[in-house]
Amino acid sequence: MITNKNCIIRLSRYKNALYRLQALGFVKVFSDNLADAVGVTASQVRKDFSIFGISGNKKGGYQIDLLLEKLNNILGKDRLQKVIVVGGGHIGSALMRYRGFEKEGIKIIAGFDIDPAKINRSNPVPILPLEEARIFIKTNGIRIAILAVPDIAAQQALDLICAAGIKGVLNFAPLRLKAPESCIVNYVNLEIELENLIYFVNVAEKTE
Amino acid sequence: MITNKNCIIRLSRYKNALYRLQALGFVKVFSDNLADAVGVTASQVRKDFSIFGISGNKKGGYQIDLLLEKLNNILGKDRLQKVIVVGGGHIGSALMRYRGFEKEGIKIIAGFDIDPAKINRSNPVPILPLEEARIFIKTNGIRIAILAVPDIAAQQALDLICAAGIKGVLNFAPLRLKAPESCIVNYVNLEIELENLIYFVNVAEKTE
DNA sequence: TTATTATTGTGAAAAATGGAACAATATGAT
DNA sequence: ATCATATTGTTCCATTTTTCACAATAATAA
Repeated sequence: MITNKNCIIRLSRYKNALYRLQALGFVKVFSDNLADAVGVTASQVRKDFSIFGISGNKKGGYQIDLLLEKLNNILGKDRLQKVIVVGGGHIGSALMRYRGFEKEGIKIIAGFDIDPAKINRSNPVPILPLEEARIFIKTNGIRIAILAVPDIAAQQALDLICAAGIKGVLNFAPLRLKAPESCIVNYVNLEIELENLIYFVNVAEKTE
Repeated sequence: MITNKNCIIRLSRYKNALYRLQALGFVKVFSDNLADAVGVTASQVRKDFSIFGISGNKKGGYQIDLLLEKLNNILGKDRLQKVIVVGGGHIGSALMRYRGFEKEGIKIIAGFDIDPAKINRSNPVPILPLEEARIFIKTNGIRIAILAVPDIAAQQALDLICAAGIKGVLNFAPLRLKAPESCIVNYVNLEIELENLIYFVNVAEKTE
């Protein structure tokens, strides 16, 4: 069983690079082409594939369409993923407007907020009262949620959606949340990403 | 010299957790408190500190204010970081409106776009023509940029800002870019984050 | 003062990750 | 048909990262 998050991220990147190659008219690809496109070594590419039993042809490389099929299957992209957003603030509403997910087979089907002023049932992505989240999650069988509420509200909101059946959360609140075993929480934090970048830029500046 | 990105990310998280503890009135903290708050082991906390020569008191833990001072120093948070955003689309403009960076000492001071319709010099964060980026970066000594332009334009935009003196880029375009030695590029990709989450949720579902 | 206890700091062990190297082999050339 | 070549798949090795374990020691209690 694969627990290496980086490995799965690389699979996503291979997939994205393959679509670009395919759009350029390529039909097959070698491990070192993919390695270049994604910024890893060719060994790494082949090993990643080998872990998932993906094989190519000696001297012939990999056929892009078959490879994409396998990667999409591994990444669960063979069916539409319905996602909800909890929190209708800056980040939440930007995510609801963002069209980039759709081409990846990820569809945000509703947003939720406690503030009655934010409710809007006629939006392309309707924004509903948080009280309705539980029943919405259950009736629509939603497994994935994006959590974009203020720090102070994050734990409570998480408890609510986990209890309703959410299995995975992408959390934008900048603190660690306690989730039940049944629910995986991943963290996105742009401030930390920037801090990280600033640190390495500073280090590079000092050592040059 | 520290090259471990995860380690630096943990420092940011320790810092954030320490501010919360401080706000609750705590004055000192033990490695296992921090470990709980951040979701790592106590050994890890102490080892991270040890790497940077941060020391506490046997049986007394760490004094929060001193610890914060050291972490902030390491993370370059002792001075305001001025950042520009390249690209005035959905993501770019959401970032320019986002107020969360300011409390972290990160200030977005301008945006840039090629589309004349997006130019707006009287905005709180002015949006300027991309042609002006070069001179703006040089005259203001900007080192950090956020790149939020369409895939197709990303490499060219990166070349431009690197030539103007940018040393670090947080790139939202979902492809690997070629940057000169002098410039570090980090990647943010929400589609990949969601794919990753979906993968692990699917795995958990299958193995339960 | 001495003993006890809690906590740090770190060296050594273990685990995870990534990379190099090369045997196996399919393809194409002669 | 045979040889040369290019590329995969995998094993083994190196490096990085994390965890364990415990000596050192400061604070507190007796």
